[in-house]
Amino acid sequence: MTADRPTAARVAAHAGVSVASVSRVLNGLSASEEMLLRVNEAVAKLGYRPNAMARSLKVRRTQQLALAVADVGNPVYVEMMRAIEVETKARGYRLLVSSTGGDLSDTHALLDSLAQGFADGLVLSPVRVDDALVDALRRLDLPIVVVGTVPKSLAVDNVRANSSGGVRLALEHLHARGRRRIAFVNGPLDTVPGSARRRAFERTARALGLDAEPALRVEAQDFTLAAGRVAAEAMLDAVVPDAVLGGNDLLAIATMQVVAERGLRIPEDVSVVGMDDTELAGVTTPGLTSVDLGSRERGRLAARLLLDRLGDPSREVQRVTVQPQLRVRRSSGAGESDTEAES
Amino acid sequence: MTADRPTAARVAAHAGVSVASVSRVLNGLSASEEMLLRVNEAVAKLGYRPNAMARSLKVRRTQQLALAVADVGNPVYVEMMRAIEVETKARGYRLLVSSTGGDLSDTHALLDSLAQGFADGLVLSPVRVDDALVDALRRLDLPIVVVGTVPKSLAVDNVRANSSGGVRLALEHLHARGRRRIAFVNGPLDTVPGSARRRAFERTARALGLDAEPALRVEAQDFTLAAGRVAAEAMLDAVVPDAVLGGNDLLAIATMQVVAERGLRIPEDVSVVGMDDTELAGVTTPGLTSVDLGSRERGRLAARLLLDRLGDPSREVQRVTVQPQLRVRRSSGAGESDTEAES
DNA sequence: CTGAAAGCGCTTACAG
DNA sequence: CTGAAAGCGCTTACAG
Repeated sequence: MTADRPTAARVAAHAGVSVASVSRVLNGLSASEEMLLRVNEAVAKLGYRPNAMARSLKVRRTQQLALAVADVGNPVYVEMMRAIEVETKARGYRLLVSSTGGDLSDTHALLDSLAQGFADGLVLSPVRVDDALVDALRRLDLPIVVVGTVPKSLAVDNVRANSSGGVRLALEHLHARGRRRIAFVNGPLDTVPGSARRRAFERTARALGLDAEPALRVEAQDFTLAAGRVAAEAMLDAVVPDAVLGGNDLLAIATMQVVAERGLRIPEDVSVVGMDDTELAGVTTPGLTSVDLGSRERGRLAARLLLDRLGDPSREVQRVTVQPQLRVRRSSGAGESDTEAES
Repeated sequence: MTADRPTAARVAAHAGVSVASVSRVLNGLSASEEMLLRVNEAVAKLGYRPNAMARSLKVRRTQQLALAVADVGNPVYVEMMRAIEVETKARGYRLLVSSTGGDLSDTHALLDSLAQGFADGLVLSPVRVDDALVDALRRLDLPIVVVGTVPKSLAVDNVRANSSGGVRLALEHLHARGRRRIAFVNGPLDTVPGSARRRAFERTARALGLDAEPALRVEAQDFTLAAGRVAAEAMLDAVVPDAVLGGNDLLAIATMQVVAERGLRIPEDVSVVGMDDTELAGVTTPGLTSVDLGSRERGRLAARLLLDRLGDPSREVQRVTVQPQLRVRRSSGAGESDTEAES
């Protein structure tokens, strides 16, 4: 914590060349054999590393990208993060991860500080979106990829899941197994996924002729295990369904717990299906049938879109949608094979 | 993605003052009412935000901290991350999160790039430590806090868990419930926690007179669910214990799964205890008894130590140890109350 | 209290 | 191929 770091000037002095030449060698520009040798030797001897801030100031690139997700504790975001990190690291970017807690003010604070220019781009996966956020995104003079749903009027690269299709896959699966009294433990309706999944649920339930009793639809305060428990308890106090769809895996897993505690068997008495197909779905007992909404693939695509735009800022805005896949496990009555894909 | 950002010079011109004054107002230094008004108005009108890189270059602080953990997918690190984020955000720092995958080369790459000065400090929680890493840490001219165990010779602030004590708590608990044939599904022995927990297990097992059959000790390839399954299968192919201690919660949960699949009852036939007391321990069926090694507390303390050192670089090196607590749940035969603390 | 000037550590036209 | 010089956008002594 003492010795000040060597600068390009010191390396230059040591090698008996100009700082310009030091910079050129380090950036792989043309230089004579002699120059290469002298600079590299001085660099090695002094343990020189170029100052990232000085470089950023000059070249107007930070080599940093920001990633903002609602909840770093949710495995679905962990999987997305990993996929993004793989892509961006391979291209030499560092990743700043923010957990915005599903709170709009956190997201605004992040966007506000992004305006200070410490990152070259942003991948944002917001669960709540309001006009102020859309405005702030529009004002932000930075390449952005939104993972999720945004108003058409906002021209940003966009990767989305097809959660309506996912809900449909889940309900058709349960319907095919004879379930008609299907509950929905959803997340908050004021979130983008919460409201989309709710609409899809109602539409599909009607089409399939499922039981429409209002008590079968509950809304957890959050897409978390703890909130799921509370919502599932309330629902089961009022009604006994023959199947439950969780708004995500965490809600489904919390529901499984409550169902089991009440002495109901899964899947015999109550089938349970989740959404996101996180790693957790494979380790519950019984294994949780879940709709894979392609979080890794969405992460990978989001990173690609961002990197592409960084390379070509004028490129046309792209929107891609990842299609869902149902992973059937024992919680909805899979047979021998522990996991099989339907889709 | 077009309009270039306003600079302090532009704000100064707009307000009819010097750039020095703009800087002073923005940094809250003394200024006349008149000056405050004019600058703030210009700032607001132009939507000016100071350039973070330029500021960093000048003041030699980046307002960024790096956090490197072995596996962002492990809830124990998520909890630690959250605790660290709370502390550091409150002090105006951004957090760069790296997942080093338990791989030494990733950690070295990170340290190498940290030498470029893009962060003011580092919290590192390595699962593997070798001489080269210790050397690299010594060379790195940056405040560092290590969460985990480091050689005494390395003078860095240090927060550690007492995992030996944790293993002892777990084994004494199982012993008190009459278990003698206790298996250990541990993580890799070439990791710091793996080897420490192994030693503690052997020592305590001997002291308590537990069954010493070698087949009861297995080593998973990694501290993950997937690796835990493989290790647990191998162990149960060879021997049937009356209890299992997992090297962490993920290994314990994977083991619970395999145990259940083989038709053994938990806790009647086999009690299971994990380590870390992650959120997952509360949502398995049955709930998993686990040793809380204080991950949130360790994160909080690590952040504090780092912030303190940032404030006073010459402060003496500190080492703190967080004590473990046993959380008893149904997997080891808790009664009515779903969770009770022993310690 | 305020401004002019130097300088943080780089990169990059511009000459030679 | 190489060097001298300008400049990225700030902050901070230094004068006044």
